[in-house]
Amino acid sequence: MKKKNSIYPTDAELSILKLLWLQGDLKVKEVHESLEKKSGYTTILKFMQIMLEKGLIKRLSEKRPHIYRAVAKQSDVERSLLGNWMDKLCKGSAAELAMKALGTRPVSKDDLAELRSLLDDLEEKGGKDV
Amino acid sequence: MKKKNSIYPTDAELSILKLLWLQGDLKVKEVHESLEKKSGYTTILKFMQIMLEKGLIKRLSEKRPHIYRAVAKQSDVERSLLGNWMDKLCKGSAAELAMKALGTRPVSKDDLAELRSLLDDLEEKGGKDV
DNA sequence: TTTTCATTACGAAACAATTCGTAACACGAA
DNA sequence: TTCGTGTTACGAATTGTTTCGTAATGAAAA
Repeated sequence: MKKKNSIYPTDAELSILKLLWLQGDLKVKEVHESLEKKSGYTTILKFMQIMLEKGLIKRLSEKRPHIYRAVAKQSDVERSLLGNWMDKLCKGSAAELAMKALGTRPVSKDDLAELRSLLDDLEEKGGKDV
Repeated sequence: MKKKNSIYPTDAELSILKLLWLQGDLKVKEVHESLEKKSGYTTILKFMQIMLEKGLIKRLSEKRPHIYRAVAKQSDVERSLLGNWMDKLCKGSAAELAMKALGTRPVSKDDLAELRSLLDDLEEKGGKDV
């Protein structure tokens, strides 16, 4: 346990990771198509080569149409990014970030219910101080 | 009403804006000192010149030790940044971002209470559909 | 084998953000 | 007036991300 923390993919890398998390193992071509041509094919390819170097993804084999799988865990990446944003905007407070977020856009009744239930869970298990 | 939306200060710019929001009108020197020398004086100065060009801040007079005031509103900037992050991570859902945030770091009992109260407010005024 | 075609590798350009050295400026003190 | 000091302006180097043209590769078709 040493380098799992602090994974800050770039925007482009994150959009590719999200696809891999959601859809599983993909070829460059499939990633390119799913991204709706926002970038050219070789651009996506380049990103994935860089991500391979960084260890964010891996190849499932060396056979020609390479197939890639995410190595970076979604929860780790999200924790890193969120932590970074909390530090930038809210002195590191998760609760404050959550409140600011809820204040910026309308929230459905269903979402409200989900949030209440999450708060209940947190209250229960997190017998945290203060 | 036309250009208030979409204000994306860089990291350095945001850290300066936060100071101005919190402390009011400041000289470059004061900003530099508050930022604890993370960057050199002329670096901070350069940032503030750029921010002036972008209209993020303004000068209160032309006399020599210039004094600056934030023009960009905290709520607008936060909305922009948060919206951007929601899009990147959560398909634009504020509730999802909030839940992810709360899941990454411990939350105090006080914070939980504040959150519940915010949810009550949202429920009340926002008679939003589903 | 030779050609063809999809795929991959390489390299560099185009941007953007940060950084700071150095020159120019303004004003009060000598 | 000249000098010194604090401040500001300018320009350029550095670093990181995104972009893509073009060449190399490898496997299947001819």
